[in-house]
Amino acid sequence: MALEHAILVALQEKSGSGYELARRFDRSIGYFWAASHQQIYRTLKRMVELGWVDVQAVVQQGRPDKKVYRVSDAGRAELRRWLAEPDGPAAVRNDLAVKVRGASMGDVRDVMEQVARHRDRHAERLDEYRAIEQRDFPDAGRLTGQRLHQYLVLRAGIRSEQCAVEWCDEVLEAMRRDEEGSRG
Amino acid sequence: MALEHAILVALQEKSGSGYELARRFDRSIGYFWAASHQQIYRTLKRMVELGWVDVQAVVQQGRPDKKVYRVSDAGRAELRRWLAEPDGPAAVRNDLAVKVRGASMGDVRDVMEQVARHRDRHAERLDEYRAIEQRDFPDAGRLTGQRLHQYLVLRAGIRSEQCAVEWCDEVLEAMRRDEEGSRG
DNA sequence: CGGCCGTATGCAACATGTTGCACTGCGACG
DNA sequence: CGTCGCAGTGCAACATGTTGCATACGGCCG
Repeated sequence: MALEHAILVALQEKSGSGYELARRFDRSIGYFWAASHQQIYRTLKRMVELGWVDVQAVVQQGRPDKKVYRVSDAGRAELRRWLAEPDGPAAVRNDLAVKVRGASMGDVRDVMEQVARHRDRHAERLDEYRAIEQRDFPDAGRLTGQRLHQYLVLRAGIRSEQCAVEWCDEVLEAMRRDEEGSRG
Repeated sequence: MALEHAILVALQEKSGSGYELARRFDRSIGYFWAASHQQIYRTLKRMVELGWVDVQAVVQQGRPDKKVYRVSDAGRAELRRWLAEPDGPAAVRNDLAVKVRGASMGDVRDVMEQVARHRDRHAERLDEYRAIEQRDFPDAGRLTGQRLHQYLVLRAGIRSEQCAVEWCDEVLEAMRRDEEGSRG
């Protein structure tokens, strides 16, 4: 539905090969859009057919050859069209919440362990994002244009990780209290 | 990957037909797991084949007949197994963030409009969730077991909607400032 | 009486995402 | 000298999710 568009945005920021794009999707772009290298190669192929990107084979020495992709005029037009198009609410799918809701149908401690694990993972991510914020955007507040937009997306990552950590803490605290209450 | 498990949790709370389940997925369960009636019917069929649920045809008068599904012993075992199984980090896919990141590649105002629309949608949801919280859980803090777990999942909904609203506000404010700065 | 809404189930085709594998060549580590 | 990791591309099979349609009955509204 929108991987094409995520790729258009990424390539418009900087042209590159499928491999390089895949690595960017594991990092900066990855904190708001996940995609495997398989998906990316397949989608790039389709985008060439659609005429949204141009390819250029690049011969390299000491490394395998590569294909560099660039957004075409048609691609830029499609990107503008998509940016203006309103989209419906995003579908929510939260595995951990399903587990919490079903906790008493199995071993509650197993679920608590996983909530704790998720909490730590989110806390780690939060630290990474905060480090990026301080390193790359020390001048936040005076940002404009594309740099500002990049910063705002990072802010989404920070907020959602923080939100996740806080919820996990709330869950753990409540479940521990409940556990003690039923024991004592 | 986990729709089966979401259905097991839902059916374990209360047995019912595919249709009824679909409506529950549009409401209470819907705020942490989205599923269409198609998916549900198809998955229930598979779950019968797997032996995780039992079906019973129920003849009705004045209405079409229905099939009532109940979790079997095998289903309960599978549910316990899944609850104990650790799962990897959930894949993030945030359309709106992609649009914000690409805002300057099209008309920035178009993107702002959509951020505003999303903001309002999230704010509405937040109000709904808060209403449910006050109506159904006025005694929060003294909850235990399954009721507590239901409440905690509602809390996830409240937190994430709040988080979304706040981020949208941050984006809108920053983009408005940027707009004025480039004009004046 | 004709059309729409709600209850109730389902197929078929398509779009999207996941998993496992295949192949190349270089440089680093042991 | 083997094998591990990185750079680089890709297919095939499968799992999952979306969209459009089909069918059936009863009640309500105009």
